Amino acid sequence: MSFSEKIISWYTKNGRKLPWRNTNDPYIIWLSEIILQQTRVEQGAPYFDSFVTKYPDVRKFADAEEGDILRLWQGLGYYSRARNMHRAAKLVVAEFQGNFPTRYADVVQLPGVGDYTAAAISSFSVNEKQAVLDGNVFRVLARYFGIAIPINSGEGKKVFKSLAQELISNNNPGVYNHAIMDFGAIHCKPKVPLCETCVFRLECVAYKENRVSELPVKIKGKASRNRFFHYFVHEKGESILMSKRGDGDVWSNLFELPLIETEDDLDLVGLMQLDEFMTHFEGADLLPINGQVKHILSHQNIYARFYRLENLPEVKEKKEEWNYFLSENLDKLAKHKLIFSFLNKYIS
DNA sequence: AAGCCGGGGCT
DNA sequence: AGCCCAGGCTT
Repeated sequence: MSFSEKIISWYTKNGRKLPWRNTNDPYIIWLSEIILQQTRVEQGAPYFDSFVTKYPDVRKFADAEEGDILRLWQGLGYYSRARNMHRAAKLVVAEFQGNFPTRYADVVQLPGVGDYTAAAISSFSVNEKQAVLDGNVFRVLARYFGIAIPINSGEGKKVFKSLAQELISNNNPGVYNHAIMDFGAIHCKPKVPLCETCVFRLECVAYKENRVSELPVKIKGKASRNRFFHYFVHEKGESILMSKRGDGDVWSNLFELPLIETEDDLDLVGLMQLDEFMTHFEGADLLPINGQVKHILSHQNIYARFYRLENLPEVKEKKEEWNYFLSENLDKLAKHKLIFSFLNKYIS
């Protein structure tokens, strides 16, 4: 049996039943694939359901308000995915008359669709022979063939891509792609792979040479940096002061509370002595809401403190990005304005 | 080629 | 504490 036949055979018995596998509709497949980028199946599945229900076809998606799409996306992370989806949907309506494209060459041109997603959409919808290359495939191939080239290097991407394209099944490219990803996700797992019950035990180079834990090889990225955020709750009558984040940073263009960021951690006294604090909040009493909260992103550690501003009739020198929003509390505000889930988690 | 962009679960 | 997840875009 060939590699592809064997992996498909494994998949037939052990594969997962997932909602987005019951369709050939490229729009539905696109929806699922974007949601699942760098996102676990269990985390993305509820979002997939909401999006399919609210936007059953690409025209509905294209006609939606970007704010509504982002609100439904809240908590998933990598928010540019949602914005790119909106742009892509509009492009499909404008250039493909609302018929979602299926050819690799067409879908790969849509914003937010790269090599992996284009291969997935074209193979799953019309069985175009395009091998997917995701974290699972890298891992399975690196171990099976004992390849130690870093998977996140330029050479690694080329080597693994051509290898994947050689291995893909001629008859069932779509099923094969599902199969190898499921095999990586369920069986050939990153940390504790199930080698003892693996159908490739006798062929897998990494297993035979006892290098399973060393593969795949990955070049390490930069260490996370630490940031210190000081958030302020300022209420004026029935309104609360909110701030819209700018570009070029995390959570770009999403709403949050007014914020002072500092290089180092500061206590209440130190904070009140800052020029930036004095400029806007001079004379206010500062009430800590909770202790320091640590919020970990993949590339930075955010240490946040939350304060309530009391006895401050109005902020001074209000910044451009600051605006008052009518709200009895932040929880209600989240329903009609965008607040990333980070805030919802710690303030209520 | 390297950095940046989230949130969550596992070891 | 570090790694990984159905990656893609920008510089």
